[in-house]
Amino acid sequence: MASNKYEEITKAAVMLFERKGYHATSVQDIADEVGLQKGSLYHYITSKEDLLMQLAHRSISEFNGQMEEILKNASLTNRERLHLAIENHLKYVTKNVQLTTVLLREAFSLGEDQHQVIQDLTDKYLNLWTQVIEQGIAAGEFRPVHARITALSILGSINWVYRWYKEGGKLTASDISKLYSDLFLDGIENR
Amino acid sequence: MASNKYEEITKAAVMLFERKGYHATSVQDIADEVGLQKGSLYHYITSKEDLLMQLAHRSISEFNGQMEEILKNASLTNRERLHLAIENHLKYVTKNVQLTTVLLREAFSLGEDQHQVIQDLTDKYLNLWTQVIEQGIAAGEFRPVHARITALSILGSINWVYRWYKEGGKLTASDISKLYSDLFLDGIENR
Amino acid sequence: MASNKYEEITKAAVMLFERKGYHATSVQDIADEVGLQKGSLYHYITSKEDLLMQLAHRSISEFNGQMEEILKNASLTNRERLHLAIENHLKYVTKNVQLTTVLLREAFSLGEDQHQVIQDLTDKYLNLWTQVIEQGIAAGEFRPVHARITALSILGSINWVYRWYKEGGKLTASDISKLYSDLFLDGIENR
Amino acid sequence: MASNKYEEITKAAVMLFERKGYHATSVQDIADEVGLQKGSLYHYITSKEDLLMQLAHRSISEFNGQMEEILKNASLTNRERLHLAIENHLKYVTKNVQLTTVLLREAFSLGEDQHQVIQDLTDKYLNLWTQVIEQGIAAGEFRPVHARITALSILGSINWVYRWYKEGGKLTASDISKLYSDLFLDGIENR
DNA sequence: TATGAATGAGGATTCATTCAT
DNA sequence: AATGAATGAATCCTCATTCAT
Repeated sequence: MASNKYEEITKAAVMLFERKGYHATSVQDIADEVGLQKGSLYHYITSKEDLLMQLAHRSISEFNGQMEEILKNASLTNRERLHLAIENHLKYVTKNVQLTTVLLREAFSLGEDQHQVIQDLTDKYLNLWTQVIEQGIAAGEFRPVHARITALSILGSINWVYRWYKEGGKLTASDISKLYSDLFLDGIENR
Repeated sequence: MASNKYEEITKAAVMLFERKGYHATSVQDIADEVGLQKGSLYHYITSKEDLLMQLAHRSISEFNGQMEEILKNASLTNRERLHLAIENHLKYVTKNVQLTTVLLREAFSLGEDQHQVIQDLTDKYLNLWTQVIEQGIAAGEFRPVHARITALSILGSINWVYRWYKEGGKLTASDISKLYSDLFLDGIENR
Repeated sequence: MASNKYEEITKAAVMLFERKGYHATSVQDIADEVGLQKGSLYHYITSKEDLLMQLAHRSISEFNGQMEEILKNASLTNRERLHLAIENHLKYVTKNVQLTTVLLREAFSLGEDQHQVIQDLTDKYLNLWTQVIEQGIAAGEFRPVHARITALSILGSINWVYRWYKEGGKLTASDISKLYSDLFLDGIENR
Repeated sequence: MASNKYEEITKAAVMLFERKGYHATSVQDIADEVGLQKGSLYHYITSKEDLLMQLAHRSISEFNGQMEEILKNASLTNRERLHLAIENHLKYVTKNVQLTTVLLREAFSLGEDQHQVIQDLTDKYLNLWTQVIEQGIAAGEFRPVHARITALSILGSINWVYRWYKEGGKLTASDISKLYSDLFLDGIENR
C-alpha cells in the first residue's frame, strides 16, 4: 500500500487530475506517466475512483489536522488562532495546489457514498473554523458576527485561491495570508 | 434558437449538470428529461459541449452585465458600488444556484478554446471588481489595500456560496449580502 | 419528375457525389446546395440511393446509346467504328467528368439489385465493344486478337481517364482520343 | 504490430472492404469476422480509417517496389522492362485482387491527408512507368508517343483488371499479360 | 410545395476493469 | 510484480426518412 510505486502513482494521479480533470484522465494516462501497463496499475490501486478518494481524503485530513492543532493550543488568543488558521490553510494550498485542486474541484466526481465521507470531513473543517470565531466573539475579541456565515465566507475566500495561485508569482503564501488576515479582521473601510 | 424546446432542453441540462455533473450526465439523460429521442436533441443543440458552453456563457455574461451597470452609474459612491455588487452577485447566485454551479464547477470541462472564452469573461469580471476597489481607494473611501487580491478575496467568498446555499434556508440573499458587505467593509475585529 | 427542381437536385448530387463520394455526402448537403430543407427534398426524390441510381443509369445509358448508333451505321468500317467509339467515349467522359465519376466510382454503393441493373448495362456496353472488334477481325481489319480482353483493355484505359482528366488541361478530348486510337491500333513498338 | 491477430484483422478487413466496400463495412463486421468484441479490436488497430490506410499503403508500396526493381536492372531493354512491368503488375493484381480492389476502389474514402499520401505514391508509380516509356523512345525501341499519356493508358488498362478478373477463370495472369503486352506493343491493326 | 420536428437505428470509439500467463 | 489481451457497456453523434402542418 505505502510502497514506493503507490506514491509514484499517487503523484501522477494528482498531477493529471489537476491538469485534465478526473474524468478526462484515463487509467491509461496514469499508467503511461508511471511507466506501467494499464493492467499492472491494478496491483497497486483498487480503482480509479478509490485513487481519487485517497487523494481527497488525505488532503482534507491534513486541513483538519492543522486546524485541530490550532484549537488545542491553549496559549493562543482567538485572534491569533484565526490568523494562524488563515496562514496554515494558505500555506498548504500554495504548497499543494495540485492536491488542493483535486480536493476542491474533483471530489465531486466521487460516488455518492465516498463523496459523503469527504463532505463530512469538510463540514467538520467548517465547524472548527466556526468554533474559533464563536470563541473569539465570546471572548470579546471579535464583533458579534454570524459565526457560521463568517467562517463560510473566509473559507470560500481562501479556498478560491487554488483557482488563481500560480507558483513563482510575486506574492508568497505569507504575503497573501497577511493580506487576507487584514481584510477579514479590519475590512477595507477607511475610518 | 430561442424556441420553447431549446429552453426546455437548456433547463434540463442545467438541472442535470448541477445534480450529476457534466461528465456524468449523458445526452440520453437530457433527452429523457425533455421526452425526446437522443437523436432528436440534435435538432436543437450542436453538441453536449456546446450546450455547456451556452449555459456558462449566459451566466458569466449576466454577471458582467450587472457589474457594468453598477460602474456606469455615476451617482454612486464606490462604497455603494461595492455593496451593490455584492448584493447583485449574491442575488443572482441564490436565484440561479444551478446555473451558477454549472458556470463555476463545470465550465472547466469545456475544451481548451471554449474554456478560454469563459476564462476571459471571468477575468473581465474580476477586473470590474478590481476597478471598484481601486476607485474607492483613490477616493479615500477604502483603505489602500491590494485591490486585485481584495477583489479575488471577495469574489472567492461570494462565489463559494453556490456550494452551501440551499433554497428555503433561513437566510435570504439580502441577509447574506448584508453580512458579507459588513464583513468586507468592517472586518470582524472588535475595536 | 423532370421538373426544374429535380434537375437542380440532380446537378447538386452529381457534384457532391463526385467531390465527396456518395457515402460522405449527406442528404443535408444536397438540400443545402439547392437551398431546400432536407424534408422538402423528398418531394422530388425517392431516396438518396435512387438519386444515385438515376445518375448512374443515365450515364451508362448514354454510353450505350452512343455505341449503338455507331454499330447501326452501316457505312463505317470497323476501324472507323473503333476510332469513333473511342472518341465518343472520351468526349463524353471529358464533358461529363463528374457524372462519369459517379457512374464508375460510386455505382458500387448501390444496393445489390440496383447495382446489378447497372452492371448489366455495363456488360452490354462491353459486348458492343467486343462486337466491333470481332467484326473487325472477321473483316480482316484487325489482327486475330482476343476480342473480349481487347475490349476490356481499351475500356479500362478510357474509363480510367476520369481519374486524371482535369478540365482546362493542355489536351482536348480530341487530342486524347487520337493518342488512344493510335496506341490501340498501332501499339508503341518502333518498327 | 506484426502480431498474428493483426494479420488476421487485416485479412478480414481486406475481404470485407472488397466485398461490401469500406463504408458499408462496420467495425462490428470486422470484429465478428475475427471473433473478437468490437472494443477488443482497438488493441490492434488505431481506427477503421487507419486500417484502410495500412492496406492501401502496403499495396501501392509493393507496386512501387516491383517497378523500382525493374528500372534498376541494367541488363534489360526497355521493351523487356515494359513487358515485365505489365506482367508483374498483373500478377500482383490477380494474386491479390481483394487488396488491389481496396487500393484502387476504396482509398478514395480516406481522409484528405491520408489520401494524399496514397495519391503521391500512386503518382510516383505513374512516373516510373512514364520513365520506362521515355527511355524506350530515347533508345529508339518505341515510337515517339506521348509518354505520360501512354503510361496512363496502359496503367488504366491493367488497373481495370481488378474489376473483372475472377480467380479460377480460363485465363492466367501470364495469359493476360501476354495479351496486354502484345496489344500495347503492336496494336490491333492488321498490317 | 415546403417546412422542420421527430425518429430510431446504427456507427466509431473509449475506457475501467479482469484475468490467465 | 507485470503484462497485455479481452471484455462489454457506455458515449456522443449522424443520418436517411417520415409526417403533420
